[in-house]
Amino acid sequence: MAPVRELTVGQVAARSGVAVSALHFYEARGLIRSHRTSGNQRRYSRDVLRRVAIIRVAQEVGISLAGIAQAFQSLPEERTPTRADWNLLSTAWRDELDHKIAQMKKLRDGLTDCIGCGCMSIDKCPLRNKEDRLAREGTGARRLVVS
Amino acid sequence: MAPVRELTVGQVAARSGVAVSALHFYEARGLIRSHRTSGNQRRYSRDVLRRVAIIRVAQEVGISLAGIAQAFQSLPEERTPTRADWNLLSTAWRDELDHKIAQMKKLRDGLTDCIGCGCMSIDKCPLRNKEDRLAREGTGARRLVVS
DNA sequence: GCTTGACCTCAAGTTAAGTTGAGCTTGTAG
DNA sequence: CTACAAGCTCAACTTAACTTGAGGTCAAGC
Repeated sequence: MAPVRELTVGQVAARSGVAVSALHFYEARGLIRSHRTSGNQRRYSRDVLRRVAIIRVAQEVGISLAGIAQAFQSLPEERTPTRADWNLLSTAWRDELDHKIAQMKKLRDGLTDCIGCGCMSIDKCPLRNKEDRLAREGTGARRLVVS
Repeated sequence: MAPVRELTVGQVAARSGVAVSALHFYEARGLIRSHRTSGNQRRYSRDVLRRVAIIRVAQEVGISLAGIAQAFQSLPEERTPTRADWNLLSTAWRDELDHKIAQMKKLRDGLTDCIGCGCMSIDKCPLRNKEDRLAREGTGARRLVVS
């Protein structure tokens, strides 16, 4: 069979739509993997495109790179993931998404009733209290991402 | 009638559950307003509690402080907002929320079909292309918030 | 064989949303 | 009237997710 050509960073960047610097960054974060040519340049196997696509999609739904990295741990090292591997991942995220959607709906439905009314007294407001509060941890910015 | 007591930062912090430093920060960002005592201490009118509550709720659904500030522009300066004022705001956000929920659903439904299948070739993948791409602008971190 | 565009590394900058700390002032309870 | 908790300001630090820039190397075309 025709050998599947390996890709350079530039090519991956062009095809995936993310900047070269971002690809470097993802690699540093362990989200993608490359090997080097004799001249120390990165070469990617084709499945990096899928990985990158998934990274962007996941980010769009509010999953942090750390979360994505964690999910990716379930993928096999040094073996191109099979469809089954990816399916496992997507199923896990589907649940996360379902949860988020449900949460948003609750908030949306609560908004009109609650902001508009006189009940915003914090302690008693159903909107403030019916949702499980975020567990806050660490320092610095806490809610950069809806997660 | 009994004069409605003004609140100190500490009281607002305690009642709203946000840190004093955050209140300072919100004020610097123009999200809340206070006047000062002769001794230069902040005093808040009661409706700051509602404002803060709304700030937190809005953040939880992924609206940035900048976005909240913008929405708050529609509220009257130097007049305690009426229920109608707040309603206007909540209606605007309801739409935003509806949009987000719809987007999430699309993504969720696309995920299983798309990640699991072999179509992740970026250019052709329906998931990658059917959504309106984010308009990227400025420098620095671009997708800290799902917006 | 050399020029030019693509790469490489590493450090530093950026934005958002706050927090932390130092140094100093207020206000209230005893 | 004097502690001492609560305020105040301002600068610096934090995290996430990248980008920008400087200074140097690779490789493909003419």
